[in-house]
Amino acid sequence: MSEKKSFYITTTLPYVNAEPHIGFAYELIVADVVVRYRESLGEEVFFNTGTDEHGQKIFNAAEKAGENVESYVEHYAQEFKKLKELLCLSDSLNFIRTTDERHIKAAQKLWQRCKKDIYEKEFEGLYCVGCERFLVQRDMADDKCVIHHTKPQLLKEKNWFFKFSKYEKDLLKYLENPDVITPDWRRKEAVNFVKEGLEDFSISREKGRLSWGVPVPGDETQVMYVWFDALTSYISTLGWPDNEEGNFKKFWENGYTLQLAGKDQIRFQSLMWQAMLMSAGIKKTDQIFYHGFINSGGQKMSKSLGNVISPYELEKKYGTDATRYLLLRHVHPTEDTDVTRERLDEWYNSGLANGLGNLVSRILTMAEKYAVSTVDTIESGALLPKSHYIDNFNFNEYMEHIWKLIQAADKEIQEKEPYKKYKTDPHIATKIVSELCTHLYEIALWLGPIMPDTSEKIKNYLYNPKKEKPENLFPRLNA
RNA sequence: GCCGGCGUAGUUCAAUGGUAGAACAGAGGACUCAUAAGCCUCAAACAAUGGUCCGAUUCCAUUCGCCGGCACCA
Repeated sequence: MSEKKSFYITTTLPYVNAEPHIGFAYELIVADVVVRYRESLGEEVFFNTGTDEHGQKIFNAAEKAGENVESYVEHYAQEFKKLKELLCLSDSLNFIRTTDERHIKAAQKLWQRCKKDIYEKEFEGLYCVGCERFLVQRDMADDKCVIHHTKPQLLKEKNWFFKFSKYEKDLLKYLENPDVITPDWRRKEAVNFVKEGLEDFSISREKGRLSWGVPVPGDETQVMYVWFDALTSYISTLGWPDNEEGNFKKFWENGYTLQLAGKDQIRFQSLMWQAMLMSAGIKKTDQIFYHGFINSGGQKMSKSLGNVISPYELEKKYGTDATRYLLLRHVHPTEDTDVTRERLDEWYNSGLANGLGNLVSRILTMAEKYAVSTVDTIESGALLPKSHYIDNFNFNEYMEHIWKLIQAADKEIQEKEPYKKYKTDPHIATKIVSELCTHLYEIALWLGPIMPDTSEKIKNYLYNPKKEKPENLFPRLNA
């Protein structure tokens, strides 16, 4: 009995208080490449993303927008769902919202499963009346709220706390396995966090102060703090706990689980979430990959600086596959990368217009003119892509490999000169172009996970018996 | 302050204890199937100092410079 390997992958769930960020688009694209690659190897894949919709910030953002919170989060959830089309994500994508009924039930169930590690304690914090919330250090300057310039008051309230400190040893043990965090130096960072000591953290808020959250089971006065709620989504999307025998068992317990997250997420994903899983007696995550950030002009993207580059803008200017190309080829998987519009244009022209697009154009033009029959030669010659690059998140190198194939094909045309030979010996010219078509097919196969649409287009052209020359795949941008 | 990372051609990155690779940008050349694209050639770099070593860009130390994280921030 041969059973398919099952593979689970999830992004983090973005908070819906702003438009989708290019960094999140990158995370989705990375996930999608892994998904398409794994599927091409015949594995069964569960691909998850979603939206995190509870919490004070969202409640405030809705108020500010003059909307009720339900319709506000609904609007944003749809915005994020649109990314699927925008970025050409695999059809198999699952989408979980933390306001989904099944998720709310799961969060409450997980709470109960962790009950032995949850206790009541006085929470003391600096509360800003203007913000209607407790402030953290970064919200303050000179002991005053940075927004309202007023002194916050010291307030106490009863909260539920999670015994995070209890799991220091278990977490260190978990972190001994080099596979659990990629890249490895982030794992060392996580180990250091634990060694510095963990404090129990509050996992609930008083309802009177914040009502927009999942009710704490057995305590009418409290709602869950967003973290506890949101992290549960990674398993609620699998039908846990109602359907423990189904997808949860197949993908989480018996499959390989991979989470993707930004580099600022270590504490939450690799420590808090893992401690929660330990407490609940659920299998821990097999691997978490932390990517870097995308900056612009040497600085973080921010509206006030006016250097924000949005996924919408990229798609509109370059198209979906080109957007995927630009991010995967040029964004460093684990380090921060600086991106500017000028650089994007350069990358587009050199890689896609001059490189891939031009190659497709010149080969297919000859195939059309010389009436080359390609269909029969394609299958035999092309090699199926199998590469450790994607397993190791080395997308740049995977791309380098493809572009070397492109260059080799360009070189071959130059050296064998089929366009010249056609005038004297059409038979040989036809044979050369036929070989080139095979190379092109191979390139299309490699492009499959990266640029699915382009890959299909090229294959279709090659199979097109009429050999009609297609339109330019990537028209050159002129400055 | 603590922890971590980084400093390689104009730019973005790579590798390596023993001639430092590439891509983009730049200069020149021959061609024409192609999106004035492609091909060939050229020019261009190991932050500084000290140490270990037969030999260091690579290991160690120091200095200078840059960046990130340091918890309830999604």
